[in-house]
Amino acid sequence: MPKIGMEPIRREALVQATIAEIGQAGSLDVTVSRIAKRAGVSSALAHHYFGGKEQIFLAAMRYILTAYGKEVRGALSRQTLPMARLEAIIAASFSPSQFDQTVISAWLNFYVQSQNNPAAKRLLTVYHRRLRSNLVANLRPLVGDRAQDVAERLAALIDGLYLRHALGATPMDPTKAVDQLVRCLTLEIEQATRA
Amino acid sequence: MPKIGMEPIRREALVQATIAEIGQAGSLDVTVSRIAKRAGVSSALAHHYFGGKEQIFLAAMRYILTAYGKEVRGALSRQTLPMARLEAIIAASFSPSQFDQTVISAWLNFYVQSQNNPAAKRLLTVYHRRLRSNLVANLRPLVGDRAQDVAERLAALIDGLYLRHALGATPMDPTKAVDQLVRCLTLEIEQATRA
Amino acid sequence: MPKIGMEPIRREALVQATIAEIGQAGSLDVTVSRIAKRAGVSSALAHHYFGGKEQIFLAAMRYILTAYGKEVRGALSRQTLPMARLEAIIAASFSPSQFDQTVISAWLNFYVQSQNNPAAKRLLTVYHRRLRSNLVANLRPLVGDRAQDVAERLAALIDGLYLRHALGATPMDPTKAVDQLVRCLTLEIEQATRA
Amino acid sequence: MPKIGMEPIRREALVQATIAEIGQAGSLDVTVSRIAKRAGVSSALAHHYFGGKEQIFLAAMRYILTAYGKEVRGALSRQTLPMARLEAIIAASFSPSQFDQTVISAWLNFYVQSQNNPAAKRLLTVYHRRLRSNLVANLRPLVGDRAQDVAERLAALIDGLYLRHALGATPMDPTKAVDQLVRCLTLEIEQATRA
DNA sequence: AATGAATGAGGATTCATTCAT
DNA sequence: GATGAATGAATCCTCATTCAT
Repeated sequence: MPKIGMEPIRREALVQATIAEIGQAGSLDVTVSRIAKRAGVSSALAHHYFGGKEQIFLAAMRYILTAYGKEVRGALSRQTLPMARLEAIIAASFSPSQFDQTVISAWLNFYVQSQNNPAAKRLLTVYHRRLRSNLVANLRPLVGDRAQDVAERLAALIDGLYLRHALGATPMDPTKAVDQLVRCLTLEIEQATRA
Repeated sequence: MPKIGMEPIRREALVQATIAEIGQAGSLDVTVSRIAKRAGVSSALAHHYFGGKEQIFLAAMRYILTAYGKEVRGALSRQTLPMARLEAIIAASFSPSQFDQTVISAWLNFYVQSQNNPAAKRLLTVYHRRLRSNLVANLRPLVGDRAQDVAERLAALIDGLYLRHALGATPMDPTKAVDQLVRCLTLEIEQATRA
Repeated sequence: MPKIGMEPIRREALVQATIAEIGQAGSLDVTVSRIAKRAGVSSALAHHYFGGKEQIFLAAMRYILTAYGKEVRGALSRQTLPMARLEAIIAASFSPSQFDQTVISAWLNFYVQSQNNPAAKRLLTVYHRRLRSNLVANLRPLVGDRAQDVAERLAALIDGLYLRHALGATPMDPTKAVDQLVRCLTLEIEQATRA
Repeated sequence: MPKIGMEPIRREALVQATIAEIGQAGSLDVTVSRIAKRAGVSSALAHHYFGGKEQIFLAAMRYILTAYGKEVRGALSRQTLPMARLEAIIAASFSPSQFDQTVISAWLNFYVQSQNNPAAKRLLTVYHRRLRSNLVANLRPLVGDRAQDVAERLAALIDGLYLRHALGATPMDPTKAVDQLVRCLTLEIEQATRA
C-alpha cells in the first residue's frame, strides 16, 4: 500500500531498527534483512533508501550522536554556572535515552566500526571534540590550567563507565555513574580551591 | 614437512596472528584463512588445533588476558605498600605490551565479542573481578569504606583511557595515562587523609 | 504534469535513450531505470508504454533497422543503374547516422540479443533478406550467376567492417569502408566482364 | 573425494563449461552457478580458482584465442609459399574447432565483452594484430603495396562471415566460407599480376 | 602433522516489475 | 498520464568447515 511521503518515515524506522538490532545482537553482525524485517520493509527498500549497509550503519550512528548532542545542548541551555553546566553535561551523558543497554551496546559497536570506517571515525571525532571543548570551557573557571587534563579524565571516565556498563562489568544505574563523575570533579575543584 | 612437537608452536603462532590480524583489521571481521596464512599454516590446521573460529578468538583473548595477569602479578610481587601496589597495578595496565595500538584494538574487539559469547564474557569477568579485588584490597588501607567506590572509578578510568586511545580520541602515551590515574587516586587519598 | 499526446514523444525519447545507453555501456546490461532517467521519465512509465524491458529493446532495434531501411530506400530511389544502385546500398550502410560508434555498438548488441530472442531474430532476418535481395537484384546484370555468391560476400564484408569498427580493430572512416566494398565489387565485375 | 592436483583439471572443465554455457545461452547472461554445475563443481570452487565471474570469462576467451592461435601456427608451419600460407590462415579460421555454432557464439559474446572490459579488449587486440601481420606478410609478395588494404578486407570478411554464421543469416559450411575468402583474394592477386 | 580440495549456507546488492495514488 | 513506493527473485561472492590423503 504505497503512499506518498514515506521516505522519512521509512528512514527513521530503519535507523531505529538498526540500533535495536545491533543492541540486541551485541555486534555489527546484523543482516540488512533482519533490520529491514524489524522495520517492516523489504531489504531492497533499505538499500533503495540508504544505498548500502555501511550507510545504514552510519545513519544509525548519526542518529545516536545527534540525539546525544540534543540532550547536551538542551541541558546546557538551562544552566549558566560552570559547575551546573558541567553536571548537566555529565547528566546528559547518562540520560535514560543514552544509558539504555541497547543504545550503549550500539555505541560500543560504533566505536569498533570507527576503526575501519573513516566516515564513522569522523562522526566520532566531532563528538569527541565537542564534548572536550564543552568540558574545558566550563572547567577553566573552576580548575584553571588543569582544565585540559581534567577534561580528559572526565571524558575517559564517562566512556569507561559506559563501557563497563555495556560489558556488564559494573551494573550501574545512571545515578551512580553521575556520582562517580561528580566525585572525580569535586575533588579536583576542592584541591584547586585549596591551593 | 610435518614434525613432532609442533603443536605448541603452531598454536602460539596462530594466536599471535589472530591478535595481529584483529588489531590490523580493527574488527573481528577477520577470516580464518588470513589468520592461518599469517601464521604460515593452512586454515585447515587452525581448525584442527582449535576446533573453530570462535575458539581461536577465545584462545587469543585468553592469551591477552594471561599476559596482562602476568604483568600485574609480576608488578605486585615487587611491592608491599598499598600505594606502591596500586601504582604497580595501574602501571601494569599501561605497560608497553598492553598499551600497543594493535593489542588495544584487539581488546576493544574482545569487549564486543563478550557481548555475544558467554565464554568470552566469563573470561572478561574473571579479569574484571581480579582487577577489582586487587584494587579494593589495596585501597582499603588508604580510603577505607570508599574503597569499593574508588575501585570502580579507577577501573572505569583505566578502561576509558584505553578506549579513547584505541579510538584515537586522545592520543596518549602510557605516562600520561598513568598520571591521570595516579592523580585521580591521590585526590581521593588526600581527601580521606584530611577527613 | 501529465499532458495529452505525450505518448509518441515519450516513446521516441525512451527508444533514443535506450540506444544511447546501450551504446555507451557497450552491452545490454543497462537498467530500465537508467534508460528512463535519461529519457527524463520514471521507469514505471517505460513499463507502462512498452510492457517490459525486452520490448523496449525490440523497439530500439526496430528503430535502428527502420532508420537503416529508410536510408537504403532513399538512396535507391535516386539511382537506376545497377552499379550506382549497389554503391548506393553500400554507402547507405555507412552513412553517418549508421556509422556512428554508439549506433554500431547498439547494432552489435542487438546481434547478440537476436540469438536469444526470436522476435529480435525475426527483425534481423528481415533486414538480412532485404539487403540480400537488393544486392542480388542489382548484381545479376553485372555478374550473372555469381550474384548470389557475391551478394553474400558483400553482405559479410559490410558486417565485418562494421564489427571491426565497433571493436576498434580497424579504426576506419566511412569512405575507407565504402572503398573496400567497392573494390571487392569492382574486381568481381571486371572479372565477369573479361570472361 | 578430494584428490591432489585437481586444479588444472577443474580450471579446464570450468573454462569448457563456460564456453558451452555461453554458446548455448547465446549471451553472457550465464550464472556462475550454471557454469559450475555443468563443470560438476560448486560455484564456490569456481570463485576459488578464478576469483570471479569476469576472470572466468577472460579465461574462457583466452582459451578460445589460444586454440585459434595454435590452429594458425600449426597450419602455417606446414606451408612455405605465400599463397599456401594465406590459404592456411584462412582455413584455420574456419577449422571445425572454430567454426562450431557454440564456439562462434562465444566469440560473438566476447566481442561484446571487449567493449567494456579492457582486459578482454587487450586479448582481442593481440589476436587482431597477429592476424593482420600474418596476412600482410604473406600478401606483400602477391599484391605489393595493396597488402595493407587487402589484409583489412580479408580480416573483415573473415569476421563478417563468422558473424553472419553466428546470426544464422547465411547458414554456411566452412568450405563455402573459405571459398569466399579465396575468391576475394584471388581476384586481387590476378589483378595485381595483370597490372 | 598438515594440507589441498571442496562445499553449503548465507548475505549484500541489483533490478524488473507492480500498484496505489 | 505519470510516479514514488515497494518487493521478490536472482546472482555474485565469501567463508567457516570438512575430508581424504
